[in-house]
Amino acid sequence: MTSESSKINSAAGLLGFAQHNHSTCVSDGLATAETRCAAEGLRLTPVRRKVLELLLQNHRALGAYTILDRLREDGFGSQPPVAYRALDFLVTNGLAHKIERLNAFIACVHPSHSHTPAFMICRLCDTVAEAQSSSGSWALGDAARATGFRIERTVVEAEGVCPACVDKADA
Amino acid sequence: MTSESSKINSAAGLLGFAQHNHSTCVSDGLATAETRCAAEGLRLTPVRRKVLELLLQNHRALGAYTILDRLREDGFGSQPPVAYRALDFLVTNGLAHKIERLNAFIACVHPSHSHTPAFMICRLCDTVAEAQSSSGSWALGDAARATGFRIERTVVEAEGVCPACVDKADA
DNA sequence: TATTTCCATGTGATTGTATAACATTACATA
DNA sequence: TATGTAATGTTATACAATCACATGGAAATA
Repeated sequence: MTSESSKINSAAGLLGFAQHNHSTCVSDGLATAETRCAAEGLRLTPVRRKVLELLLQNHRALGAYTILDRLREDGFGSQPPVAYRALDFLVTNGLAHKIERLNAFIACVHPSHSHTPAFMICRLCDTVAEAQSSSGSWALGDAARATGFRIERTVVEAEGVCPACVDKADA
Repeated sequence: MTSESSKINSAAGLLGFAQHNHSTCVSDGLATAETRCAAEGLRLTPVRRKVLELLLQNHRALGAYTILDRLREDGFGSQPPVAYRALDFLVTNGLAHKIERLNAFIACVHPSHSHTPAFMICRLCDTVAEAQSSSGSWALGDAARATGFRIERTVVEAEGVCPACVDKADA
């Protein structure tokens, strides 16, 4: 757990199910967030920063109460609203996403540009990968246009088995 | 509320946001369910039938505890598992769907053939419309194929404003 | 500088959603 | 009748989310 190579996917998660040096995920993510918040006059306060850091440490979704436990360990407030308010800030400003299927949250992998996120959730290892999805490209867009429904937000989540787990799944 | 015409969308819901005679929704839905269950050897017991009936009465999603309240009024068991087990049966057998965004449930509008459902949720009137969606047609399918992710189930839900509510929304 | 204002944080309490664990009943059938 | 199985019922609890209200600090204004 201390070797240099262990940093490769040390979180046991695959970013988009692809190999990557996980050690840079947290630092890069925090740096990007700080830049963006500074540029847009948003306040990345200690709690908010800490929650984002927790999310960045995993490529899986964390429940609010898991986050709450970690906050308590670090001396932050430990009542539900503390976590939910920080999460709300992060989600509102595109730094994190909520995975509706899991009632849990995950850090955004490309917070720089606005996008309509889509996710793949492995039911075996709980890894969540965010896919770049051209918005309005799926069938719902057509149905919405046909009926006059005005889409404001979409939830697209696929549940299944990631490439690293297919062997387990077929066993 | 007693005139014949009131039966048109009397539930204040729009099926696919289109006018329809709502009075047949419940009876038709129950009849279809009974046929299917008989054909496939499934048991549409009183509780399950009652829950399906409750769902069919609205073109909106009902939370488990709303359902529980109605079950109590009708003399059924009123503890959470009673509702959750009935809902699980209906969802498993394609007679109902869970709307993840709302943590609530809705009757399926075409339970005859298996399908990958997609939904449009009006945030103003809470109506939920089920769209027929050709599975695998959206961008996630490509991403999944590219990475080797095996999709087993998908959640596609759009939140926005239905055609009947656009006036309210722009006010 | 003093003060006001706004926003963020903190806490306690409460509501809503979902499941675990276990006992009981209903029914088919051997 | 005995037995196996599916469904139902009950209690308790875990997990998710929000309400209401008090406190504190940073920025804006006087």
